[in-house]
Amino acid sequence: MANIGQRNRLQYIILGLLNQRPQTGYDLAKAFENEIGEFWQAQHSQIYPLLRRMEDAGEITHEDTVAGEKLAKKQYTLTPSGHDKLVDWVSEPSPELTPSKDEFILKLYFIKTDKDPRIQPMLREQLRLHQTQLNHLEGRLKTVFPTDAAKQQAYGHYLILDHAIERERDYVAWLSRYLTD
Amino acid sequence: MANIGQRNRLQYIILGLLNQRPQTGYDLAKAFENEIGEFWQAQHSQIYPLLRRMEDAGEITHEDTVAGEKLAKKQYTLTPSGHDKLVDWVSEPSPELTPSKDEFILKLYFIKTDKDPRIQPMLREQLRLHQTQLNHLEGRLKTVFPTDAAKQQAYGHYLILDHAIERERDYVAWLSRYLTD
DNA sequence: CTTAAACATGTAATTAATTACATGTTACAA
DNA sequence: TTGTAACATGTAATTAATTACATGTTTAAG
Repeated sequence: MANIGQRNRLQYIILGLLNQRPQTGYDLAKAFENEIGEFWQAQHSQIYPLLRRMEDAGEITHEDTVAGEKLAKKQYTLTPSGHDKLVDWVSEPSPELTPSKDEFILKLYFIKTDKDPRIQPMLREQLRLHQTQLNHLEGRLKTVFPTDAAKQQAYGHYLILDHAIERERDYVAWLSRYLTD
Repeated sequence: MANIGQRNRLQYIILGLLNQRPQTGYDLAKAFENEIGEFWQAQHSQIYPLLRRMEDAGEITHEDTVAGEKLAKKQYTLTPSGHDKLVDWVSEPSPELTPSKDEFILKLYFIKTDKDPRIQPMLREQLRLHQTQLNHLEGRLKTVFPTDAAKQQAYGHYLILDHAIERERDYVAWLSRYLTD
C-alpha cells in the first residue's frame, strides 16, 4: 500500500517540479536550496523515500542513466496519473491560512511594556535580517526575470517572487515604524 | 532524562503563558485557539505530555485543585529556573527566517503564463480569505486594546496584532493589484 | 597526481505535530 | 430532568521533518 498522507504538500511540489522537466532526486533537493527555498524546504533524506513511494503509487516513473563511467542516476518523470493529480491539486481551493511561526514575533508577545529595553535591539536585529533578505530577493528578481518575456514564461514564479519582495518590504517598513533611532 | 529538543519552541510559549499567570493545560490549549492562534498552534495532546516533561525538567510545578465536587485540575506555575529559561530565550537572537509554507503561493509557482484561466479565481478566493482574516483581526484589536492604557499593559501582544493586521492588509493589497475585475 | 567540492543515492534515529482514541465532570438551557 | 456544550486530562497511532549515518563517483583546480 503506497498510500501517501492527505496533507503532505511536498509530493505536489515534486509533481510540479517534475512537470517542468524530468529530474533526479538530487536536482529536486537542489531546487529546495535555490528557487523554492523561500517557500518550502526539504532535505534529500525526505525526498528519496518519497520518490520511491510516489513511484509505487504510479504517479512518477524513473529511467536509469549513467553519467561518465559508472555514476548511476535516476531521471524521474510524471506519469499521466501524476499529471492529473498535479492539475487537481492546483485547481482545488486552498482554504487554509497557515500561521507564520515567526520566532521573533513569538518573543515580542511576551514583552509587557514599551519601556522594555530589549525591544529596540530586537527590532534592529530583525530589521537587519529582513533588509538583507529583501536585497537578496530584489537581486534574484533582476537576474531571474530581466525582461518582460522572462516573466511571461514563468509567470507564477514571477508572481511569488514579487509577493515575497513585497512581504519583506512591508516587514521592513513595519519594523522601522517602531524603531526610535 | 527529561531532555527537551533544542528547537522546540512550544515549550517557550508555555513558559511565557505561565509567566503571565498560573494556568491549567486546558487553559493553555485554549490560548492556542484564541490570542496566539494567529502565530502558533498546539493541541492538548501535545501540551499535556510537554507539561509533564517540563515539570520533570524542573521548569514548572503544579498544584492540584478541585473544581465543584470532584473535577481535578492542575494549576501550573513557573519555577525560578523556568523563569530564567524564558528570559534567556527572549533575550537571545532570533536569526532564522522561517519560510511561510503558504499553499496558495506554492500552487501559483506551478502556473506558467498569465493567460492561465485558473489565476483569477485563485486570486479572488485568496482575497476573500485574507479580507475575512483582516476584518477579524481588526475587530480583535478594537476589543482587546480599546484604549492606549490597554496597549501599554500588553505592549508585545499589541505589537504582534498590529503586525498581523499590517501583514493581512498588504496581502490583500498585493492580491488586488493582480486582480483584473 | 592529488585533493576537495560537487554529484548522486540511500537508511536510521529522533523529534514535532496531528488525528484519533478514551474517560469523566460541571454548568446551563430547554 | 435531561441532554449538550464546555471543562478537564490523558494516551496511542501516525505522519512530517530534521539530523546524522553511510557510501561511492566525477570534475576541476592546484
